[in-house]
Amino acid sequence: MALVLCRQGGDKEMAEYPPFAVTVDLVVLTVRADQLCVLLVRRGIEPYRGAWALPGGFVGIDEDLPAAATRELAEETGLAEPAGHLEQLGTYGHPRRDPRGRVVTVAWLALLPDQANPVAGTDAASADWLPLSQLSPGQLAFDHDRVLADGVERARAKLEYTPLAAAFCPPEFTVAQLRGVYETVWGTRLDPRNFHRKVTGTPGFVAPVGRATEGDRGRPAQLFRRGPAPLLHPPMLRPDQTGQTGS
Amino acid sequence: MALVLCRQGGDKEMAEYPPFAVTVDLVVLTVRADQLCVLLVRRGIEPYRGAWALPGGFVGIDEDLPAAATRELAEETGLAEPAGHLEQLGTYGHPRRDPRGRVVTVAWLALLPDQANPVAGTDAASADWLPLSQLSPGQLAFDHDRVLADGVERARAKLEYTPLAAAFCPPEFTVAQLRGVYETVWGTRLDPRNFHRKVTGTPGFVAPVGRATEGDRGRPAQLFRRGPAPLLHPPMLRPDQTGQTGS
DNA sequence: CCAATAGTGTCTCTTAGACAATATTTT
DNA sequence: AAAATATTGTCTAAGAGACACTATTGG
Repeated sequence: MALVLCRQGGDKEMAEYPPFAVTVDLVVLTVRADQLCVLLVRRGIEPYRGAWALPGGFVGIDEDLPAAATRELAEETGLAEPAGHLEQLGTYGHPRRDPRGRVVTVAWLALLPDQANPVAGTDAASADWLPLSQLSPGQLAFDHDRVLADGVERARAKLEYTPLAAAFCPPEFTVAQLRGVYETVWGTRLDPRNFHRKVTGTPGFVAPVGRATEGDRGRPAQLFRRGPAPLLHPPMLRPDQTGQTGS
Repeated sequence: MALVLCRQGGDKEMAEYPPFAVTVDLVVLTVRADQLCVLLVRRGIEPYRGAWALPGGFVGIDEDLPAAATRELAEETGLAEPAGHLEQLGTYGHPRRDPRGRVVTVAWLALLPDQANPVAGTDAASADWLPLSQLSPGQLAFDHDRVLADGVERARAKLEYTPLAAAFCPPEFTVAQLRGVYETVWGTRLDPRNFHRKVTGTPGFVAPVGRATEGDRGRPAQLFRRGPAPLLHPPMLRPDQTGQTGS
């Protein structure tokens, strides 16, 4: 496939375009055992041999970006996206982010329910869910510390103004489970009573299934599915957020 | 520069990586004459010869992504970023988005004050500010319609929860100017009294300069600079947003 | 004085947050 | 009944929106 000579206006760019490698990397988050966890793989080759890294791989020359992300997600977790949520996070392309050459990576953020499928990848490298609390800066390969931090921050922010917390839950869930997601991801406590009112009172946040749980302690809880609203109005407020509340 | 053979775990990727071209494209927005305008260049070559396109160009093989975006912005507008705001918007890489080959573009969103510098680029192609209201879908080259739409939506959303509207204003501005930005970008009317109270009452949104305008009609207005807050708490609310307000 | 714009005060309504009270289950 | 969890109700305070009113300029 012959490629590009000149793109935009002038002729400065008549020379052949510089060749890049393009990869996708995934920040796959889940909530298990009251911990926010990320899916990491242990690298089997240099560079960063033996270090943890985000799962990812090359984009095929005829492959769309979302398709590459979905494929990698399926390869690493054994499941297709539909259960959770997948969105583009950002692109990282520092000239020396990969010592082997010029690699630009498009990072994606995936939020998944804890489906007990820790690994199942086709890749030889071992993979596992790591609690974020156990990771220290500088521990990940390449610039993956930064990518992960950006992904976590994005996830935290999105819980505020989207119904995406439900992406961490199974298809049917209780208000308490949803609250647990918020509490874990935000690292805060939320009042169960006010949370319940807020969730059930925000149009399109959740939709009642009509059934209830059974066999737990206490009164059975109603089951809900994710609602149709793409955005929450008004948003869920993170306690204490940036502090200021107006003078 | 020899490049990558195998990246992550397996050996499926031992073959040489697929070669991509990487570009940056810019969605440069400004507010002039009560219109939200975007900087576009007219293409002088095929494909899409004669069509409007977002300014952009190739990333140098040793060039960082933000540096490439900043460079293109300077080339197209003749000014460095400091005045306004520049952030990564997203990456677009459909295999056939460019008929000449596999080109992945990292799009950036720039918000600039109306600095009367319509063009000044070194490129031969003509460039100009086009009001968004004059653009119809399908009018831009490549997938730039989509990129532009994403950029505009991002800008609209960011005015809600960041002090970024000030990026559209000169270094010192009045509350009325800031309100005009909101009204233009959102296409709504805002109550001047409540807006004033909201802006001056939100910590870190704007910082008073201490001087006032002179020589206009009516009472002189206090001048402000952009405040230090990265986020607005509470956010500016867009009237009528998604409709729902809670039952 | 009038027109015009800037800025403040007041009132009402909605919503967040604290927390009492009630409902429904298991043990 | 006691413990545990779910769900509803009540109260208070902060903020949004409507809008009267005051302040400061140019004609």
